[in-house]
Amino acid sequence: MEKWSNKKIELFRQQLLNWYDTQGRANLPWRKNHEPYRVLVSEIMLQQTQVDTVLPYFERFMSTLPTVKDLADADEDVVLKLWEGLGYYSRARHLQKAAQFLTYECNGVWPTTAKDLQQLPGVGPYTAAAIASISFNEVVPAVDGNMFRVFSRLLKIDDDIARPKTRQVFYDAILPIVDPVRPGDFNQAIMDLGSSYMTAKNPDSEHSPVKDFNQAYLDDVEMNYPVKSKKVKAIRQKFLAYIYEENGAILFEKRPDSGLLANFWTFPLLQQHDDFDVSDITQGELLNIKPITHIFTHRRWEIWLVKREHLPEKQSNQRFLTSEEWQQLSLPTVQHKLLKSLEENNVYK
DNA sequence: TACGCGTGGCC
DNA sequence: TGGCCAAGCGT
Repeated sequence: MEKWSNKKIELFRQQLLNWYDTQGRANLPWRKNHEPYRVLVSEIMLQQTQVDTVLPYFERFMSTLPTVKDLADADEDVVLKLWEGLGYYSRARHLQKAAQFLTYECNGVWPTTAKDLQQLPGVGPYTAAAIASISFNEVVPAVDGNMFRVFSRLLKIDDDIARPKTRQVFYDAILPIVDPVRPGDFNQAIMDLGSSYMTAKNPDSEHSPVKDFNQAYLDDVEMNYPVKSKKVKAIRQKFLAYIYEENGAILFEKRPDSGLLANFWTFPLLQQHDDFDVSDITQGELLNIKPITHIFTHRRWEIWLVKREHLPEKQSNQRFLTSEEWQQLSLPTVQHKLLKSLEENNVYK
């Protein structure tokens, strides 16, 4: 691992912030001002999610719920509808709980340090440091994927970023480098750097504004960084989705209140054995020969739609919903895929 | 600590 | 195509 002199640290801050001031993405909507509510909402949305995906969601969310109190007092259904399609839905539920905590436990007075901000539901070490530095000028590094990538290369840090312990190694190495006057801009500049020149794939370090500080690049070993151990691959699972119709309505089932897609409505999904084949279907009418596939981080679902006639007994977590009714709900993307496939089969109009 | 948790884009 | 990546957090 490289260790920088005070002189080198000064030069780096200068070079980085000068680039950020002239070439950074100043037009991002959450950078218009530093109100902590805007920063909170944007940071939660941006967790594991790309900027281009977030943009329309952020604008819609802020115009519908412009203040912390609006969010605190909103129906959860409204919040989830604003989040529909964005994924990781517990973020939305936690965000609203955070707004309620700020409004009713803190009387609207924000905690101003990263340490205290971590009390908010859904706000971990990264998000707390981002808000503290951007909105309250606390001198802390916001260690996220970009930070890991950028500084692992600049300083040739060999620790495995897949290990939770490594966060502290990076925090300690970066803390003395954070600009003491503009910590928020420093953190955001690193993010811009990580999503432009110092990307995960095909980095363009030759033209990077801090290429002279990039030791991995200078030593021609950039692609060895960051060091990251492998993830397990997605498990394959097969399902039948049963379609029951009654007076123009379709049977939906509410998923359990924990686990994958908690509390969301889908068609009744029956998991099959791994060696299941469509020819195994003996009851009902198969609607799609090729399964609908949907990939989560750890799961790969293959789903066949089967139209059934007689519902044995409606369970308490099942309801017949008309199109007017289910269109009001926030539905996960996999369910939208099933509805689209069903529509294409002209079974439901 | 390791895993569960969504979705879309890229090659 | 499948595998990996993208401004992480909670348990």
